[in-house]
Order: sequence, then structure tokens, then C-alpha cells
Amino acid sequence: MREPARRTAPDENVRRSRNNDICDGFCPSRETAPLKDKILEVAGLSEVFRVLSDETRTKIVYLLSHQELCVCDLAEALEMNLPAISHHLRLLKALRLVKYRRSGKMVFYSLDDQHIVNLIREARQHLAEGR
Amino acid sequence: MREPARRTAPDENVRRSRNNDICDGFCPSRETAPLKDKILEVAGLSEVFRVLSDETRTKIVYLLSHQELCVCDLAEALEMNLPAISHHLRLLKALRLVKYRRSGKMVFYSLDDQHIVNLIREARQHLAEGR
DNA sequence: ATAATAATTAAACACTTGCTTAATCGTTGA
DNA sequence: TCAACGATTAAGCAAGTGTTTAATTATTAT
Repeated sequence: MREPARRTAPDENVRRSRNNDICDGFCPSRETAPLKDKILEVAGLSEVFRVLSDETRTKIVYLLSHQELCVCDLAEALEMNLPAISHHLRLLKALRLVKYRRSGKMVFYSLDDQHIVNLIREARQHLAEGR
Repeated sequence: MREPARRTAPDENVRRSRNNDICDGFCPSRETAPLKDKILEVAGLSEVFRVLSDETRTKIVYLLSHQELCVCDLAEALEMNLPAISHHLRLLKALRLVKYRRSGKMVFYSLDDQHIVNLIREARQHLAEGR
């Protein structure tokens, strides 16, 4: 992924713990080992959310969940230019969220993962219930 | 939000349509007006997903959904330093996803939005079912 | 008061992201 | 074959994001 910004070279003395500003070993209010197990259960999950974390992509997915649309339709509906839409579609395509079929000069996209719609529905409820 | 990169000043002639490389007015395979209505239904939704689009935050939320934890516990469990965790907690706090209580020198955080857990559960199913 | 410590805030910066313009590809029809 | 057009790709860049170090705040104990 990304190498953290490091202005001073990593020191030998830090060997004891990567986080030398962690409470000095007696703070944690419980054993953290079981927590680390828990963490494994959501590994890689943020990838799914990242797809929908962009407004444009949420809209694309939502529109496609109702009907097949060509790139041009999407561009018009979202008031963006073709390359921008195409860019997002490529991402959605890479993640197998959408599929496409060519028809003449136009390319029609449709949703290829009905599961993702549940996430949107759930999130809408979340918003609807105030908070 | 963010002003798009613009190297040439926006031209007068572009008035007709903000997207002058859109299909010349006869492409869209359907009326896009109803699509624009649909779009309104998911306005602001990506904010919710953005919170969980970061691996660290997903983990924090998931851990807190099981039990209350202090910042130090989280730092230890996630093997990150305190400022990093604190940074993410501040974000989650701002969005009313977590609440906290102080106990001596330590601050305990807990989940303040059970709804967000449904999103995680749904996403886990999504991953579990392959794809 | 002072020291110690958990937590927060601030500043810096590497990396990422999304949009823009320009060039190219793919298909259709003259 | 060539022009037109929808779609894609490429390059560039401004804004955003997450982690780091250092400084500061808040609380407890001496």
C-alpha cells in the first residue's frame, strides 16, 4: 500500500514496540489478543465501501439497479462528461459490479451484483431515520 | 467541495450544455429527466459509505460494536499509534457514530449507532458469497 | 505544585483520487 | 476508404486523505 511519511530514519531502539507512544504496557483495559481475532473478520471489507464512497458511483450503481443504461445516458443524467463517467465505470467493471454489452456505437451497462443494492437500501434507511 | 482542475477558462460557447462532448443531443436512449429524479433518492448517501471506506475505521466500528474500548485498547489491537486512532475517532464522533465517556485518564468509546452495524453485516455477506 | 500518563491537536507530507483536456479506439454508414 | 460519433485511454493536476512526529491538554498521584 503506502509507505508512511517518515522524516527520521526508523531507530533501533524502537524494536521493543512499533508504537513507542502506546501506553507503557499496563494501560489496555483488557487482553487485546481476542480483539485482533475479531479484526480479521472485517479484513478487506472497506474495499466494498470504498466503491460506494464516491457520490458519482453511488448514483451510477443506483441508476443501473433499475435499468440498463448507456454511457451517454449516464453522462446526461449525472451532468458529467463521458471520460469522467467512463472512468468510474471502469472501476465498477474491475470490481465486477457492472457488466456491459455493446450495441453499435453505444455501450450499455447494467448491474452485475444485486447484493450491492442491499447496501444502498440499508444506508438509505440509516439516513431516513434521522440522526 | 472541490473545484475541478481547469486549465482553460470556461468558454461562453459552452453555455448550451456544460458537457460539450456529450452525444450531440440525440444519443440518450431515453428521457433522462426521470433519471435525475431517481438520483435525488441517493443524494448524500456516499457520506455514509465514506466513513467505512477506510480499513482502520471499519475495524474500529466493528470492535466497538461488541464492546466499549479505550483509545489505548484500540491502538494496541490495531497496532497503530494513539494520534492515528484519535484522528479516526474524532471523525466517527463528528458523524455521531460513536460516543465516549471519560474515566480517569482514559477515554472509553462505544458505538452510538447500531444501524451502521447492519451495513457491515450486509457487506460481510456480500464478500462471503464470493464475487 | 510537579511529575506522569492517556488523549488530543497541529503541522507536515507522501500518497490517492477524481476531473479535465487531448488523443485514440471501435463501429457505422456514405 | 473515409468521415462521424460514442466510448475509452492517457497525462496532468488540484484537492483530499491518512499517518507521522511534536506539542499540548486533561487527569491522577506524589
